[in-house]
Parts: sequence; C-alpha cells; structure tokens
Amino acid sequence: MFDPLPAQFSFPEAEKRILEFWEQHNIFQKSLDGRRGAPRFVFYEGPPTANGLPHPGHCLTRSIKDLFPRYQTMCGKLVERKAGWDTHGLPVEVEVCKELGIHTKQEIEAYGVEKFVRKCIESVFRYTREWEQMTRRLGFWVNLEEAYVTFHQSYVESVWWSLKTLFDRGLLYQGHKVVWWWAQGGTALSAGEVGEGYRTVRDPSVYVRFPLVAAGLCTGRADVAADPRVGRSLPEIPPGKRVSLLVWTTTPWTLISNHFAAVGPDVDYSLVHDAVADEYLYIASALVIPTAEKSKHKLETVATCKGSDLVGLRYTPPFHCYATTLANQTAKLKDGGERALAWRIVPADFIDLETGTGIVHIAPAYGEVDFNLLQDERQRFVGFDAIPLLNAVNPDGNFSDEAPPAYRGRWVKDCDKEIMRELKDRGLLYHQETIEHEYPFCPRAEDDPLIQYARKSWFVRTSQFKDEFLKNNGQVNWRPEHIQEGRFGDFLRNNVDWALSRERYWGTPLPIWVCEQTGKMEAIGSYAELLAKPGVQGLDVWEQAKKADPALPDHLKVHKPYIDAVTYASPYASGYFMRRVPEVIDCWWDAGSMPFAQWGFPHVPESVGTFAERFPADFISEAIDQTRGWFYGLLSISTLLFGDTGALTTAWNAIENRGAELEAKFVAGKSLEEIAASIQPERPDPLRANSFLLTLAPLGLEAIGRDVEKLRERAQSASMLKAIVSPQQTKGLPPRDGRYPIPYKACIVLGHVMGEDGLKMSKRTKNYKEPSYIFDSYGADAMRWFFFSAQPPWTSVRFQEANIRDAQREFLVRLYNVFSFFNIYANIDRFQPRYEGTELRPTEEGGRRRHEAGDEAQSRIQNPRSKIAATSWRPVPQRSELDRWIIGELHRAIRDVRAALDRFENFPAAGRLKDFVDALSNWYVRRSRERFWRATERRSDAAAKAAPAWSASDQDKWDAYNTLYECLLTLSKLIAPFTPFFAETMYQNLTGTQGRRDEWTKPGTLSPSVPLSLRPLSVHLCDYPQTDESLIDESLAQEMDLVRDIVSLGRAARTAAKLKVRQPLALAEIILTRREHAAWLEAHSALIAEELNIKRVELTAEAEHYVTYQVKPDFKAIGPKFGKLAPQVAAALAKLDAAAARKTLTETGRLAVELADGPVHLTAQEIEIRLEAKPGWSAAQGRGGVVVVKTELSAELRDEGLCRELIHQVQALRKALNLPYEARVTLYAQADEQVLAVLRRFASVVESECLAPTIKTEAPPAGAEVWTGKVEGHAATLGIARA
RNA sequence: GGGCUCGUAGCUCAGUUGGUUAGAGCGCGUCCCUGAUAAGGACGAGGUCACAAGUUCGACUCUUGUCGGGCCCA
Repeated sequence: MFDPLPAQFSFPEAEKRILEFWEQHNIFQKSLDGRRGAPRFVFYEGPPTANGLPHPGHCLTRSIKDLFPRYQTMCGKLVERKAGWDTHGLPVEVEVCKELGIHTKQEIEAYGVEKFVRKCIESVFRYTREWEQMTRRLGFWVNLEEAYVTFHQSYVESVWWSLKTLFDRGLLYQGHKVVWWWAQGGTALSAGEVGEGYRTVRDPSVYVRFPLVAAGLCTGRADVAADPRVGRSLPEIPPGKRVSLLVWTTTPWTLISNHFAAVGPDVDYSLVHDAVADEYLYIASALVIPTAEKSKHKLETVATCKGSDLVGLRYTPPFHCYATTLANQTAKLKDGGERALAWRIVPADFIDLETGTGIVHIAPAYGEVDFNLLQDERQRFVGFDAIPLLNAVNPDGNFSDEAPPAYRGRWVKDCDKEIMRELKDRGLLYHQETIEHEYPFCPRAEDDPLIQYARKSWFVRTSQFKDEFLKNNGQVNWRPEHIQEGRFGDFLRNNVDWALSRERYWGTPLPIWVCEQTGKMEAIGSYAELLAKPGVQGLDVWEQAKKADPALPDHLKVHKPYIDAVTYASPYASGYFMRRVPEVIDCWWDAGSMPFAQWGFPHVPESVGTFAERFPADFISEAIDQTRGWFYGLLSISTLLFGDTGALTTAWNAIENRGAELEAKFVAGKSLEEIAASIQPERPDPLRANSFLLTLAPLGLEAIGRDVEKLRERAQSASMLKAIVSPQQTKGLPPRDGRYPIPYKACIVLGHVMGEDGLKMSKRTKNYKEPSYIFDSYGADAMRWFFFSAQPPWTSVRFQEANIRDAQREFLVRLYNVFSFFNIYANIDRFQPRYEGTELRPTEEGGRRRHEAGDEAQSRIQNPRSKIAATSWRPVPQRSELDRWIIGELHRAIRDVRAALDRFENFPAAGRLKDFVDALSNWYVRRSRERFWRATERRSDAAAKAAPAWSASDQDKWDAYNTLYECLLTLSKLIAPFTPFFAETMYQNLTGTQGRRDEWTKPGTLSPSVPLSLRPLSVHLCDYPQTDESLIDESLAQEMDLVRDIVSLGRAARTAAKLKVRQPLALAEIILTRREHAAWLEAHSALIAEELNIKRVELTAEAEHYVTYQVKPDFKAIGPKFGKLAPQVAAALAKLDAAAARKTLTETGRLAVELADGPVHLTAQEIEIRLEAKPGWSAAQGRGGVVVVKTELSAELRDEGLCRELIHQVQALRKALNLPYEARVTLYAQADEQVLAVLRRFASVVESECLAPTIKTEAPPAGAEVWTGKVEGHAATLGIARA
C-alpha cells in the first residue's frame, strides 16, 4: 500500500515537510558520509555579501551551485560544500555611512575608526538570517555552520601569507593609479558614485601650439638621439618658420604637467600652412576643415603623412617648470638606443577624430589613458621608473610648488583663465572657445567637480603573468564557451597590474611595515610572525579595547585601527620603528584567495593537506559580472602563487637584475641558499631565502618541459641554468593539477536575472516577485525547475511569475499527475513492487549475499495481502512492446541526462527529462490506461496455489504496474538534483518510507511489507541511475515516434474534413515516405485505428490516387559530391517523372540523371522522395508520409457516431451531478425513433460507458439531471438519476 | 566611445559541424476526453529568422557593416 496522496497536493507544503525531514535526519551530512573515501568533486562557493537582501538572481546562482554537486554526489563523488561570506569592502562602508548619515573620510575619522569598523561587522551580518533562510528554503545544500568569513583572523592571515609571498618575490610594488578624486574631501570615488554625479557644464575648449624642435625641421638638436622610427622624409619648410603640433584640451590646468603628445599611428595627418601667422601646423587630416571653421583661419595643406611618421618628434612643452630637470634627459631603451624622457610624440590607439585636432595632450597624472600611455612608455626603458610622473597638483586640488609661482596654492580649476591668458601672451594659444559637456561632480558636495588624479597605490605585477593567465584560461571548461576567448580572454590579454590598495578602513590590512627612518619595507605573513618581531609595541591598544568590551570579536585584532598601532624595532635603523602602511586591500583579493584562505593555509594546522586535497575546483559558477571579479581573482592569484612559469618569471626578474652578480657567486661555489639570500641583500632575512627557494622549488625538470628553451635563451650561463633547474623539494608547497594551476576546471557563467518587464530588477520599481513569495506560492522546485529548464543559464532570464508557473505545470504538475494516477490505481489493485537486488544498499557482503538479502525482502513481502507482486514481476524483455518502449525511453533519457550533466549543461538535461515525462504521461499512460483499469480475474486461493502463473490478462496488467513503478522510481532519482523536494516526495511514497520516519531511527524495526533497512532513507542517498543499453531498442523508439507521428497526421486529416474523433470512420490509408518501418507499422495498425477511431488502417504502396511524388536530392549528400553542379542535379530531378523515378529507384537502387555535361548517377541515399496529397482528399502530410482518411459515412458508422454523441451527453450529465465514478444511474431518453433505436442497439455499450444499467424511454422524473438539445440533428431529451 | 553578448510566432524562449517543410510553451481559435477531473489531450491560425551586403552549389547558422537591447569598461 502506498500512502494515498492528498486530494489537494500542495508543493510548498510538501517541501516544508521534506525540509524538516532532511534536517531531522541530517540527510546532507549522510550524503557526505556515504561518500567518505570516494574521489572528490571539488566545489568552491563564491562568497556573497550578506549586507543586502537576497534576490531572485541569487536564487539562480544557488540553484545551479546545488544541481551539479548533488548530481556528482549521486554519481559517487565526495562533494563537500563549504559556504562563505564576503565581508569587506567599500559597499559595506557605504552602507554604514548611510546609516550614520556621514560621508567623508574626515567624518568617519571624527566618528572614530574603531566604532566605525565595529559598525561594519554588524552591517555585514544584518541579513545573514534572510540569506540562510533563502538558502535552506531553496534546497541549496551547503555547510553554513563552517562557512569561511573573509574578516576572520585565519582568513586574513592567509591573505597576508599570499601578499608576503608576492612581496618577497618582488611582485608587489608601489605606483600610481588614476582615480576620480574628490579633492576637497580627499577621497577617491567608486565608479558607481561617479556615475551619479554627472552634470552638463560649460568648460573651456582650447587649441594650443606645441612647437616642434625635431632635427631637420627647425633648429637641429644634435644632442637628442633621433628615434629610429623617425626615418621618413618630412617636407622642407622654409628656415625660421615655426612648425607646431596643434593640440586640443578642455582642462587647461593639466597643460602645466604635460608630458607627451599622442597621435594615432594609422591616422592621416596634414601639415597645413596658416597664412595669418605664416606658420605651419600638424592636424589630423579629417579635422583640418572643422579647425579652420572654428578658428576662421585659412588652412592650406602642404603635405600629408601617417601618424607613425610623426612619432618620435620632439616639441617644446607649454610650460617650463619641469624643463630645467628634464629638457635634455634621455635614458636607455631595453632594445638598444636612448630616448628623451619627455615631450616627444608617442603613438596611441585612442585618437578621436570627431572633435579636437587628432593630436592629444598627455598629462599622465590626470587621466587614465594618459597614465596607461606613460606606463607603456616606461616599459620600453631599461629601468621602469626612468620616466618620472609629472604632477604639479597636490591631493587637495591646489597647484604644488612644482607649478609656476603664479599658480601655486590655488585650486586648479580657478587657474584655467589665467593659464589661457598666459598661453595667449606667449603666443601658444591658437584658438579658444567654450563647450558644453557632461562632467562628474561629487554626489555629496554638488559644487565640487571631481578631477582625475594619480594616487599612490600598491600594485601586483599581474601584467607580467599575462601569458600564464591565458594558458590557464585555455584549460578552463567555460560555459558558455565564448567567455574563454571573448570577455575573459580579452580581459586577460589587456591585463594591467592589479591595483591592490584602498585608502579605506574596513578591509584586510595591507601587511607591509615601513621603517620610519629608511623607508625600507617588510611584509608580514601572520599575526604570530608580527608578535615575534623584536621590540613589538602597541598591542595594548587592542588589549584595552577588548578589556573595555569583552564582546569584541577577537578577529578584529588584525584589523584597523588596532593593527595600525602595532610597531616593532626596525632592523634597518637602530632606535627607529617599523610602522604599517595605512592602506587596506581590494576585497576582490580576499575573494580570490578563498581556495587556500578558507582553510587558513598555510598557518592553520593540517591546512596544507586540506588545501592540497581540494585544489583546484572541479566546478564553480557565478554571474557574468564576476568575470573581472571573482573569476579573475581566483585565476590570477592561483597563477601568481602556484604557477610554474609564474615562478619562473619571478626567478627571471631576480636573475635579470642581478644576473652577472649571481652568476659570479654561483661560480664561486656559493650555495643556492646564499645566492638566494643575496638577491636582495638589503634585507638579509632568512625568510627571503626560503621564499626564493619556494620560487625555485616547483621548477623540477619534468615540470618545465618546453620552457627549458626559454631558460636557455634567458639564463646567462650554463651553470646558472643548472642551478635553477635542479629539483628542490620543499614541503608545504601547494600541489599542482596538470601543467598549470587552474583554480577551477569548469565554470558556468550565469546571465543576469531580469524583472517581469525584462529590465534590470529594481527595488524601487519593484518589478520582480520576492523569492519568498515564489516559495510560498509555487515552491522551491518550481523556481529551480524554471531556472534549469527555461533557458541555458548564461542567457539573461526574465523572472516572470507566469513563466515559473508554466514551468511547474509543464513538468512537475504533469509528473505529479502520472504519479498520482499510479498511486490511486496501484492502491486499488494492491500492487506491491518488487525489490530488486540492485535496489539494495551496498554492504560489505558480496553479491551473492546481497541477492539473498533481496530474496529475504521478497519473502517478507509475500504476505497474503501482497502476494500479487511477489509473483507478478518479470524481466522487461518479457513484457509487452509498449512497456519495453517506455523502459527504453527511460534509459535513453538516463544516458542523455548523464551526458549533458557531465558537460555541465543543465538545459539539455532538463529538456530531456521533460520529453520523457511527456512520453510517459501522454503516450505510455494513455495507451496503458485500459490495462490498469482491467478487472483482475478472480481466482480461488486453491487455484492460486495450484497455478502460480497469472492469466495472460492479469500478467499484462502487473507488467504495466511494474513498468510504471520502475519508471517513476527511477525518475525520482533522475530528477533529484533538479527538484530535490518533489523527488523526495515521490521516492518516499514509492518506496513506502513516507510516514514511517520513526522507524528509520530504530534499526531492525522493519515495516512488515517494506524492507526499509535495505533502502536509503532519502533519494539523495541513492546512486544516480545507470543506463542499461540492453534495454534500449533504437529502432523501436523510431517506430514508436513514427506511430505517434502518423496518429497526429490522421487527426489532422480528420480535422481537415471536419470529422470529429467521436465519429467512427471506415478506412485510413497510410503512404510512407520510407519503407523501412512499413512492416512494423502494419503490425500496429490496430493501435493507430484505435487512436484515430477508424475501423481499418492500411498501408498503401501504390497510392497515385491520393498523392503525387516529388523527387528531391538530399543536399547534405549531394552538395559535397557535386559542388556547383548541385543545383543542376536538383533541377534535372525536378523534371523527371517522379512516379517512374521512384519506381526505378526502388527496383534498382540507382537513378540516372541527364545533366548538360552528360549523365550522373544517384543512389537511393542521395535522394529523398516526398509525398504530397492530391487535392480533393482529406489528407495530411508530414515528413514521415501521408495519411488519407475515407470521409464517406455509412449508416452504420453514423449510428455509432450518434451513440458516441449520446454517451458524451450522458457523461456531461454525470459530471454535472458530480457523481462518484462508480455510481450507477438510470438513463431516461426521449427522442425520435432513430435515436431510440441506436440506444437500444448499443445498450450494452451505454451501460458500460455510462454505468447506466437501465435505459427508460420516458420523461425523466423530477429530481433527475436533464439535458435537452440536438444530437447530430436529432432533437433529444436525456436525463439521469441515481439508480 | 570601446569590448563582449543577444535580436527567431502576439508573449517567453529552443534551434545541435551551413543542407532546402524553422520548433516548443503561453495566449488565441476549433475540437476531444470526462475512471489522472478545480486536471489532461488533439488540431489550427500566426515567421521576409532585426536590416543590408558578402562568402558558398546552398545561410536562421559563417564574415562585414547598420539599427536596437543587455553586461562590462570608459
């Protein structure tokens, strides 16, 4: 007996019960315990920030993150799932500031950093409860109890370890970064804040001359080495005439710090003669006319050239404040030669030809592209810092002492007018006007314009690892694939050094301590390491705070402001202290460090091994916006820390800078340790030597492979090579998976979830339903199924309630109906499933013993009530064709679903499940209904004992039950990763575990009918179904498809003739396109006849009556064979007598076709015969063939049709009375004689169909349900009353 | 402004290495079933596959450009 399903099944309520069950019985933990010792499938949780409420987008992420781990667990893997929380960063600070009603850094400091940071911690966990509830309700199995938290001390120390490692390898450096800077507030603004503050303003627009000083054009400058690229012939200019670049800018104040002028190498430039001043100017050709119109000067083109021809020319800077130091300075280039440090023409790829002059003034301190261009130039020189950053502005926005005296100490924007006047006075201003454009202001201080400003910042040298990143990226299995070469690949190819530091308060403190005297620095890898330093001071700040408030989380001691107070004695200058730098780090670094930091690697005991077993991840998933966030963080940090060539690069950096020196030491017989220690002798730290060894250690010969060539190329001697490649084993090194340390093997990049209206979800417009509303109305499975089945996860998805409801109806409700159908009739017939050996839980005993256990189970259920099942089960091959077909479909579905999920593709997998449920519901159950309803042949107990075999009819019935049961039970496991709740409901009901929870906790107390101890408690403790290829009959599958197709065509043909299915017809003819399945189809004509309500169904070979033939080439075969001739072949075929051609082809298998150049031969495979119904027949055509129905109706058929109509009306009356289905009625009929005759004639049919044993041709009595109307043109009155 | 991505039925979306009748669901219309029943099913109408060129014997599919949406970055 299966627990009867409720009359009104509620998905949300059932899910709540399942949740309780999971928790009560620790099913998640059991699912892990069951796989202890199994191979791991590693999952990384990308930490969300819990300082906002979870929305539908997070539900998508968490659904996908749940699906694959569940699947892999069922496939036999151990899939631990450690949750994580991202807790640091500007968004948290902003939330707290909003709460406090403050904004600026001064205000935060006035409030108190200590109090502020504590507010941040509170804020971070404000919505944790909501997040945990959503996670639980969605059925996302993840270990929340042991979640990693990025502000925890162990996590912070692990991040410190990574930073120290990089610092010691010379990969962490201080440089500049251009930010949107609020000068008055002294802070940088985030992109979001900047976006808020754009306003339309009027600004100056000035055209300025940069007079050229290049050799050959003006007064030659023999002291400046010519750029070899300046190898072009420039036009002869009359001596003494001024030649200038014409540049354009809207920020005159930046001209004081001008460094370069940029041109587009492929852009056309014109040298024009301006008659007004009798001078020559370079302008982009495309902008000559607009410039002439603006300035109202006549400009005559003298010559043209490419921008690349101008590169390298020198000019006089507009202001001279830096000229005294830089005017004639040059430095060595990496590839030989020297170049001037400033005021040269350089190439750029961002030249705009819409406005300006096509020659761009470059002031690297005040523009990001400008700054990047400086960085590119710096790369060309031997010493990276050979070129200084020109910046005559203080952080407060006032000109510094480097600026000309007139401007010093004044707000830059206030100086624009005077600067323009000065330029005019000095003859450099060519033209001036004002323009209107969008410019950002501080959103909190509306009168303060923002400026782009270079700030000192800490960087990680990621750009050196670009190739390594790309190699690693190449090994990731991206879903969708285009991420690899597209968005992510592009991002990596354009890699710039990671700007790591933030001048903020709530973040992982940058663990670098600086000597207050010498400026020398050290990185610290852990709190313990800090405490071990000589002369540590300042710990009391923390201790006192803790004493004052013992509730203070200990984790805070590694945070600002407490950590800032900790100083120690400088090893570089006695009597001085080492103090920490004030910055915290980018919280993306925190998140990207999670593979090792979640375990506190390498400080926490055992963490090295723990990490080693769980790196890399087999699977991660987040939304598309994480490309530059978490996905990049993981990849870059792993590569930097654990990569082979990454380590090589580090070694090269060291060797390149000190190669000769190191080599000498090596040759002199120094040990590797000594050499390592000497690499940066200013810090004679043993840790340094270790870290160098750490760098060299992974370079075992076997690991280097083709990089040996690179080594040879770059190592300065054979001896050095030998030193580097000798294998060093260093304990505690993280493992490497394959050649490169990919941090994740597969990554599903999710699209964004959009609101009901297809636009971005917005709290303000409330264009989306809350997850909790969906959970309460439809359930978590409905939402999950919608995410999995409605679209591939990487397309942006519209979160529409209607779509979720539809998805549920299409799959879950349909499946529920089948399940409920089974439940009702299986209970009526007291069906008992058989427990197969394969269903048993694996034990230490061998297969034989297991079978015995199975037999025992069988005998246990052989009590009188369930005797039926014990003897009725038989193997699938002995069952009917329909049973074999649906079991075959089941195994085909298993095969396809597994294959799709193995490829991390949920969408095709879900589609396949949907198709199977459709086949089960709309064909198998429909076609089998009669078998379930068939009465069992009653036999005496004696007869049953004497003959254990069932009658054929009963056996067929039990086959149907067993088949449906097996489909449903297997399906419960197949859908378990997708819709874990409903899967559990089905599984528990089908296995009889439902409602007997208490017994599960008491071993040995078996239900009398169900061997509970032999079954997993939960579907999630089961193995995922395996395909049994022997049960798949591909040709049966095709044939059944064909039948369904033909039936569909038959219905279409009926509809076309306006013949409803109730009206029986005499004959249908089927003309097949292909003959392969003809025999099989013929054998199933009865089935088709029944579905179509047609007495006889025939296959016709020669059907010229009804159809015309068309011979068409199969282009897929013919295209490659004939190429350009293909259309000719097609044309020739079209001209043939199709019927004759078909005959020839059937008989000989070949067909000759005349082309212009002679005959060609086609085989049957290369030709497709198409059928088309001739007009005048009620026919329908499809790919499989044509179905023609005979529309002529005999009197006999009409009567039968009439009878069906009468039955239909009676059934309608039954329904109106809402009668129980077994209620008997008396039928009263009044109509003409023809109708009554039909009723008499088909009385037995009417009786069995309508359960109306008595038919009275009289007026219905009072109280009867009555219908009066016309049936097939006959007036009639029908009434029924309960018998 | 740049990069990536998408544009297929009224709506929401599929469409597998290019192959000649482009599919599904919802909605709509017609009908069926009435022993899964506050369900279920069948059939039908509805498409210049955003637009324009190009490559090809052949383009929804590949290339380029234009227009429109989304994301990321400026």
